[in-house]
Amino acid sequence: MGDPNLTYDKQAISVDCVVFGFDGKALRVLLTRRRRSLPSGEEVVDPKLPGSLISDNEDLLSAADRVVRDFVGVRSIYLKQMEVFSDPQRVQGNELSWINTHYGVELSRVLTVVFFALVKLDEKLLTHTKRRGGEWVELNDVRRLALDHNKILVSAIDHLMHLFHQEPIAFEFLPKKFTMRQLQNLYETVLDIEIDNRNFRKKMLALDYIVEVGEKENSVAHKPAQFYFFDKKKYDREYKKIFKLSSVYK
Amino acid sequence: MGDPNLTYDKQAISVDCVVFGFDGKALRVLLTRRRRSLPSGEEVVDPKLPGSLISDNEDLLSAADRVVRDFVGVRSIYLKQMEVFSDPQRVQGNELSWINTHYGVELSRVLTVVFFALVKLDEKLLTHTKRRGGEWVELNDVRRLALDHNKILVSAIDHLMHLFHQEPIAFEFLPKKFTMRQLQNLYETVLDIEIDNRNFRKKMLALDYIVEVGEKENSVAHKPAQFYFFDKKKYDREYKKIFKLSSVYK
DNA sequence: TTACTTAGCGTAAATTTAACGCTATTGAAA
DNA sequence: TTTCAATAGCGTTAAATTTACGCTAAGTAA
Repeated sequence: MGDPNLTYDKQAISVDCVVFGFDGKALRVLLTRRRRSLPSGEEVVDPKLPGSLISDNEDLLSAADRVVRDFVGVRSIYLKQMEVFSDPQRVQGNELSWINTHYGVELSRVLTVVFFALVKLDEKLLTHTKRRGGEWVELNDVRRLALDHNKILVSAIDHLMHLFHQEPIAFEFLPKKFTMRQLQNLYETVLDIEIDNRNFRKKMLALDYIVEVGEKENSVAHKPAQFYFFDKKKYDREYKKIFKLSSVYK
Repeated sequence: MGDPNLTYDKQAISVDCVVFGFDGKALRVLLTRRRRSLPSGEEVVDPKLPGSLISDNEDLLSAADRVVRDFVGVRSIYLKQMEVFSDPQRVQGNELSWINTHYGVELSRVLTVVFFALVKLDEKLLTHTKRRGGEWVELNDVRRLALDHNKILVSAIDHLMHLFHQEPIAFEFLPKKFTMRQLQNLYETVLDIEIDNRNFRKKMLALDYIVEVGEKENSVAHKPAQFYFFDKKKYDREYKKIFKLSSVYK
């Protein structure tokens, strides 16, 4: 072999993280900003997904964790690899100059491994994000992002919708104690559908890994609801292994 | 920023391909062999998954396609990214020396993007594979592989089983015309379960994208079966978009 | 001719889903 | 104080789907 097209000295790998959160009404994604000067001398600020080149001795998950933790303060519970974007032309021209300036290297190409993270938004986390220059933007309000980050975001949203049908990830978004209403609102928002309240409740309560806490809401302008929590251990024991054989395959 | 741990001059990216086929009885995976000399002078031949470092101007899918096509002769219909293996120590010592010798480069680290492919095994393909030094090994017969390829294979098998529940990928394994028995055998093999013949048939025939060809088997030692084919266009039109909202989420 | 194997049609009970009625409890508005 | 708006929460029923089987048909091989 010994392919003449291989030089390997200018490729680098980055991680970019799509971090989703739910504010009770809408899905939000974590964005940061990139400041750069155009050749014209003009300064532009492009919103982008948080990311970083990886260090020589770092695996991808650690790198992604480093990036996310920088903005949210805590280790995110749900953080997984999604997809690699590898178009040789995905970063070039001004984009590439920015990276070379910013990191002090001379690259001709950057592949990025996209990570997918879910976090529970709370006051502490929001404060931390703000301090670090991050922003939680409603999905509907996301405009043009740097590089190919719009494409990445679209892919991540699709991924999120699919995952919602396959794993109990909804609970990653909600506080430890949540009401059926909160859970339902989340499903309706993420999947963009309306759900019958009575059937939803019946279905969810039939799952023995959703457990009643024994506390109620208070000071709400309607009948106060029970709080529930997600018993992950129970779920892992009973469901993960079997991995739900659908009818035919029985 | 300007992280001092970033040098970027010794990382390379490879693709490794897990290519599955079905021979009517068992699942097989495509393996190749790597010849190398140990420091002792001894020659060893390790079976491994087919793979390659990527060229400077090549995206990952093209690289994977190049690798697979080299062994099977045809462009594989089903070829998708699976997962990146990025442990900084995953390739080191002798393993790394082999790569550096083989490709004529000086690397300290190799990340690999695993691709997942499904092919229809036929005589022509089998001949091609043999000529190129590849082997179709039954999953049960796979022993120690080079590098972290056993780990990669396990992950791919898991991926395959999950995909079987989510997409109609069974048809990627079978000839264009297949019988219900062939389809059922495939399901039973991949998912490692027994299926009631009558219910399986009922379920499959209810899917309007499985269409009767109008031909029958012959020279079989039992009642000859109808051939069917998978109407991918029909499937795409009717099912892919909706992406099957399961009950609760209606 | 018989045995063996798989194809292929059918029935019925059990389970799950989908559609919807109704009452209860809270804070806020009138 | 009464009414209203909003959500909680219990229930019924028909339809659809799944599961477990019984049984006959059509081939080859012994």
